[in-house]
Amino acid sequence: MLDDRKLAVLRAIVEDYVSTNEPVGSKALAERHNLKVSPATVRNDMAALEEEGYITQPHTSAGRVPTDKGYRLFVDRLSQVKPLSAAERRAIETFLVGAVDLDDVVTRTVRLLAQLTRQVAVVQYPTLTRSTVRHVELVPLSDRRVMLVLITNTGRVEQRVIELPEAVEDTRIAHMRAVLNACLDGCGLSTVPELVADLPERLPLEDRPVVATILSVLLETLVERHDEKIVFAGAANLAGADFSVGLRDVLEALEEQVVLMRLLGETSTDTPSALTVRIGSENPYLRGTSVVATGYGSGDNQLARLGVLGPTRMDYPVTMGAVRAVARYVSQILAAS
Amino acid sequence: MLDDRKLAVLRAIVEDYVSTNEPVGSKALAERHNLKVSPATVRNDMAALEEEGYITQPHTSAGRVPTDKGYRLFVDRLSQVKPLSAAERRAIETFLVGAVDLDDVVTRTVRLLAQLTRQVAVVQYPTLTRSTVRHVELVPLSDRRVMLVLITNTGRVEQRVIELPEAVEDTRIAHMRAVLNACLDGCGLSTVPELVADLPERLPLEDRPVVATILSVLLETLVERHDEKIVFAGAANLAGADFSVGLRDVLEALEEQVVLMRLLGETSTDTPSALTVRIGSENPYLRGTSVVATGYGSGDNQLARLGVLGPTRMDYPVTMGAVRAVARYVSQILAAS
DNA sequence: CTTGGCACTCGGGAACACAGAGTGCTAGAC
DNA sequence: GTCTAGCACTCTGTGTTCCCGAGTGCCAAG
Repeated sequence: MLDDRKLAVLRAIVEDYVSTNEPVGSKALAERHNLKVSPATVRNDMAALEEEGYITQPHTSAGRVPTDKGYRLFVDRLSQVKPLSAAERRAIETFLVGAVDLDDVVTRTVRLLAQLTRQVAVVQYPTLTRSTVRHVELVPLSDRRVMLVLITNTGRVEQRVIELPEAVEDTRIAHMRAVLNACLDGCGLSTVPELVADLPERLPLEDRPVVATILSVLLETLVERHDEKIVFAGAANLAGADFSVGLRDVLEALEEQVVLMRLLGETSTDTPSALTVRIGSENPYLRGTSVVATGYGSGDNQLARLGVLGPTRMDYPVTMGAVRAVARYVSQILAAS
Repeated sequence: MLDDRKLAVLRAIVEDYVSTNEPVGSKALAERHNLKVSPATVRNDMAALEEEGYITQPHTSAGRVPTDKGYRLFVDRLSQVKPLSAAERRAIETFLVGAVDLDDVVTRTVRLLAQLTRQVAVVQYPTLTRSTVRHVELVPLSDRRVMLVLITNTGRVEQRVIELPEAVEDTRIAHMRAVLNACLDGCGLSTVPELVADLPERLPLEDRPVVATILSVLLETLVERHDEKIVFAGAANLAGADFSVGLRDVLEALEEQVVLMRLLGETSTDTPSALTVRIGSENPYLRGTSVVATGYGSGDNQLARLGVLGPTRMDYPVTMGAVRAVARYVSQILAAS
């Protein structure tokens, strides 16, 4: 049904349309790519491609434009992920090296990705659920208040101020801290609830109300941050592009954590580092935009996802290359720290 | 030069133009506001106002539009800050109550302000410089790494991983922690450098290299965060509005911390809670936009600034009311926690 | 000083024509 | 059978013209 030449025509249409943003006609196409056939032949192929739903024309007697289905075929079979140039690789390294903490890593990453792709970049903070406890700290603020600080192996720090039911001396706090750390150090966050379940019973009676208060806040912290924070950058890149959906809708979606989360999608469990590409209407949450995303994190332990969001008419090979490269680099950085 | 009626005309022009977004003519103006004079009289006044530079006409034979100077006069002398409705006040309270930590307070505040004003809201994190040290924590991660956690009275937490020059036992770390806290607890952040200056000399010789490493990181932390983090929300509200400057420029400015910082401006030292209004070209960093900002923080201790950014054509009384109200509420919240 | 009248100006929309790009179709060439 | 060339057709986008109306500035009268 679709012979090699027709596929070549489709590829040429996608490439031309992406670079020019104008419907591409048979004549220009036959000229620019040396297809060695006449425009008339190209027209016949185009008619076939349109019949199959890979391209469409905005109006009668205008050039052709790829459909979502056309982009899909292009991404799946007609293109290769384009690796970054040496200069770009160097830029990534110099940009990411020197990040002082997790916040900084994420901020730098999202900006880097936005700049590299000239799209909107989205980065999810490493999730707590797969992290482990590195340390639990109780800091006395006054005799009835302590600050709980939870430090994970990803460098993430969560803190909460806790109002205690009674005045507690610093030495007792120190003891509780030791007990907590003995119990939790190095354990996965998801196992924390069961690990602390019987903790009050193993303590002197007098400590139980205080510990119970602390534990309830600790558990709450884990639950609240279960779906993780997401940041974006490069909104300015939306200014030029045009979406079938309104610019306003896109901006609103970007500020909605929940929508962003869904846009990034799930990491496939078998091949976590695979690139996910959702094109236009394939994306149920924000149609008219495409998302290129992937998981990142050290080694097999995929922590979170990052990606970019842009118009359906985007340079997929380049974008995919950038997303993949950035994901790898930031994974390295995280593993090292 | 400008009698009362001319001022009334200017006020009417600003109000009409803000609500309709169309140049306002003499006839409609004489009708809608009961000025009790004829359109011809209004025209004479308009001519005078234009002569003085308060209004201008986009083209010959179009209505008049306020200039930056006109808005300035309106804000300074012709309008009163509009207090929020009871419903809005309740909305603020329910929205801000329940914030779990400083991050949460800031995030909620910026969203609230964006929603309330239908503009872009900008909130600066409370600055460290005027804060005081509540606690310094050293958490051993391994025998050659510790995490430094700095907690301030504003609830802010800074953390850094420190590579030690030699292996150090936990008990020694604990001792250093005690020394640090004894030295710094409750002190202003700006005084930290001098307070720790002679600290190594007061310690046993063997501890000095380690302490020096820790202190250098501590000082670095203070310096790096000297100019503070800024967040924004409500970019979607830009979609409708039109600026004389391009939408792209505004979005770029929003992602540049430095530019944002300048936009928010300095808190005047004598009246820190005063509203700052910068209109159009008065704003050197992003012309064509207006900024309404104010300081916030508990009591006399102004911590940081917040405000909104929007088109010059904005409803100043309402916006100013919202900014002032939110600043007060968030100050309360911060003081209470 | 205010008002009504009046001529003038200019922007924006409607109607219209036209050039150009692109198409589909058909008949002929390889 | 597949490709090619030619041709008539169909659009969109642009430029032109025209006209309406809102709004103005000015002037003379109240």
